[in-house]
Amino acid sequence: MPAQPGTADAALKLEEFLPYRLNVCANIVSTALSRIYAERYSIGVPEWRVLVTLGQFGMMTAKAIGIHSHMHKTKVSRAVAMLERRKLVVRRANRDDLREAFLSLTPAGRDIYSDLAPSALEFARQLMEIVEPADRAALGRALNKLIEHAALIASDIAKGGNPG
Amino acid sequence: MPAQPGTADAALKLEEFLPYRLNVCANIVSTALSRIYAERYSIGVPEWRVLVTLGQFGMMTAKAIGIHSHMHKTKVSRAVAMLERRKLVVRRANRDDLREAFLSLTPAGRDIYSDLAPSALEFARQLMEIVEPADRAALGRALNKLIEHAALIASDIAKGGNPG
DNA sequence: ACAAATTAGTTGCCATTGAAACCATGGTCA
DNA sequence: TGACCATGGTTTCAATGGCAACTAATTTGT
Repeated sequence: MPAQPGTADAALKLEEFLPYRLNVCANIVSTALSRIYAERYSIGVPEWRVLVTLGQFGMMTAKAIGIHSHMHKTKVSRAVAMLERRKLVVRRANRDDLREAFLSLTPAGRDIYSDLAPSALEFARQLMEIVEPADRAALGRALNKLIEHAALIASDIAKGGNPG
Repeated sequence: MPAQPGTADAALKLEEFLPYRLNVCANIVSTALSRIYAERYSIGVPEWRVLVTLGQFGMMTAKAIGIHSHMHKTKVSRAVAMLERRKLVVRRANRDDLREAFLSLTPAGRDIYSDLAPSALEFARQLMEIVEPADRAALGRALNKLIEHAALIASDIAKGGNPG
């Protein structure tokens, strides 16, 4: 009966579907956060992540930044290039391996960082206040687990499973 | 002391920063899910959402799909266009308002939907199993709250707050 | 010591996407 | 009725982002 929607199975409802809700949530939050820095410093998410990562660790390679911030190397490369043009980041050669270079914030970059970090923390604080106090720790644990294990979910599902 | 990273404030750590973790989590989950349908049907996320939405409601306008699935109208337009080319969706004129049109799945579209929906539900089930049973309800509540209220977080933060 | 494989990072290319302009229709108000 | 505004949807344009190819430097294996 193709005319009767949602009868096929245990009813797939988009608005209750976890992957979808995670996406929507992440987008809304990300958009709200970016309002804090986007126009103010004319940077986007990748640049913000590079700034924060360098602010946190002081000096590291592009590769390390990419790993720490879950960004593709081309994204890191371009973000760093733009921060370098703006004199917010400097590149220092590594004499022991000339393929890579050590990146760090300039004083100007650090100024922006110390202006931006408190705002970000304040944003995160207000964000957490939205969640019921009793649910906060659970949210953190759930995200940890999902980040760690979601990639491993059997793609066997694809192969036309559930015959029963 | 600009040489000492992470001293500025209560230490902003990217890997603990909620907006960042939501993004990472959503991406990982989304990528894993798309492995189930991407190559199999040669569709992307927007097309998947349109299919699922039409499967759920049977018949609706592009605008309604956009609202229900949190998608920009251009995204919906293009996704529908491609599903139409593939004869998975049909467009029927609304005689009472020729600006809009009613969209619904063709039999072929419904075939794909009834193949795809159980896989999606199974995926969501396995995903939830990753989360500790005691944390599952909390995760759901937290996402609801965040989706509903995160957009409203004061952008006053941007205006150079915390002077103290 | 040298060829082959590996790695850090950049660049060219193409697909995706959102904003803004646009088109066609419908509603409003005089 | 006709001028204006609003709305559903498509298209154009510019920005973004990922893949693959590339360069330069390092490591490995013989």
